[in-house]
Amino acid sequence: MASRDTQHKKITEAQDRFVASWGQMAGAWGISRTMAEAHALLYITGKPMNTDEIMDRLQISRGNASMSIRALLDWGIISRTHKRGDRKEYFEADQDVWSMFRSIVRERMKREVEPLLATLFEIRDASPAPDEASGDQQKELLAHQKRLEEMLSFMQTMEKLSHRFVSPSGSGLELAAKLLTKFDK
Amino acid sequence: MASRDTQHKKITEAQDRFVASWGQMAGAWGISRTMAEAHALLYITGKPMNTDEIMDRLQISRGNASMSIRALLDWGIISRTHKRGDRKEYFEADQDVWSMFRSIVRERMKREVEPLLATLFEIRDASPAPDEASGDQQKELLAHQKRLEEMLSFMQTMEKLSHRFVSPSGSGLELAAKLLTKFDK
DNA sequence: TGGTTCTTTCAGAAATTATTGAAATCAATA
DNA sequence: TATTGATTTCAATAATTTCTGAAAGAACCA
Repeated sequence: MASRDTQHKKITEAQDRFVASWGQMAGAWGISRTMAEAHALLYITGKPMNTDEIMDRLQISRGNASMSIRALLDWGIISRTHKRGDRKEYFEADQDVWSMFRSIVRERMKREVEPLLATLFEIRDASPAPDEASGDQQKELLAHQKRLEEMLSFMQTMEKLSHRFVSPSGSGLELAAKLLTKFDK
Repeated sequence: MASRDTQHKKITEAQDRFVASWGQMAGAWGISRTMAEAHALLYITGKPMNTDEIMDRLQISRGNASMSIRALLDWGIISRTHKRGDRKEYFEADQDVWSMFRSIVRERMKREVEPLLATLFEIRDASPAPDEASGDQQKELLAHQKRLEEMLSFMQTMEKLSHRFVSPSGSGLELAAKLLTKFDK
C-alpha cells in the first residue's frame, strides 16, 4: 500500500502533467501558455489559490501571474474568493466544464467573430453598385458579391448558433450534444 | 456611371480589405497572418493564382509564399490546378464555405484535440489506485479523478460531435445549424 | 546531356509576443 | 495618517514565431 506521501506526490505529478498538456495546446488557440496553465492549475487542483501559490507552482514572475489571472477573470472562467483572516486574494476556477466552455465561446465570439462580421458588412456595403457596364465586369462583380454573401451568411449562422449555446436557456444544447453522440453508428 | 477601371479598382480594394481583416483574425486562432491572407485572397478572388501572383499581391517573399501555400494544401482548403501551356502551378480555394470549415475542424481536431485527449487518458490511467489510506487523502484523490473524468468526457463529446459534423454524411449538420437558428426568439 | 524554369528548403534576420522585476498604486490596519 | 502588505503597471528584456533570400532540388525540354 502506498504511503500518504507517495500518493500525494502522484497526485501532484498528475496535476503537473495536466497543466503542461493544457498549456501546450494554448499556443494553437491564440492564448498564452501561462494563462492556460494558470487556468489548468486552478481547475485540476479544485482549490482556491493566491497569487504567490500560483507563482510558486508555475515558476513565473509576480507580474506575469497578475496579468494572467486578470485575463482569466476577464474571460469569466475563474473568480475571486477570500480566506478569513487572510488579506490575500484567492482565485478558483469554474468547476463546471460546460459552463466554462460556454464562457470561452462567448468571449471569443465577442472579441473575434463580431468585429470580423462588422468589417464584412462594411466591405459589402462599400461595394460598387452594379451598373450597366460590360457583361464581363458585371459577372465579376456579382461573383465577388456572392462570395462575400456566402461568407457573411456562414458567419451569421455561426453567430446565432453560438448565441443559442451561450444563453442560459441554451445550455440545453449540452444535452443535445450528448444525445447526438449517443446514436453513433 | 463608374468607368470600367474605377469599378475594377473598387473590387480590388474590397478584396484587399477582406484579405486584411481575415489576416487580422489569424493570430487569435493560432495560424500565421500570411497563411490566412493567402487563403482569403484565393477565396475572395475566386480565381486560380500562381505563386508569383500571390507574392506580388501580398508583398511577401517566395519562401513565405511557398510555405504558406503548402500549409494550406495540407489543411485541404486549397488545391492545385494547372493552366494549359503554363508550367507554373496554380492554386484555388475551396469555394464552399461549409466544406472549408469542415476541413478546418477536421484538421484542428486531429492536430490538437486528439493528442490532448490521448494525454488525458494517459494521465488518468497513471493515477494512483484508491487504497485504504486516510479518508482525507481518499477524498482528495476521488475529487481529482472526478475532475479529470469530467474534462475527458467533455472532450470526448466534442470529438464525437466533430466527427459527425466532419463526416461526409454529417454535412446534414449544416442544415441542422441553419434550422436551429431559424427559430430564434 | 545541359539548360531552363519552377519549387522547396532552411539558416539567419526581423518582427512579434510573452515575461520579468522593480516602482507605483491601492487597501487595510492601528 | 503612517505603516505594512497586496496588487498592478509597464519599460526593458527574453523567447518565440514568422519571414526572407539565396542555394539546392525537381521537373521539363531540346
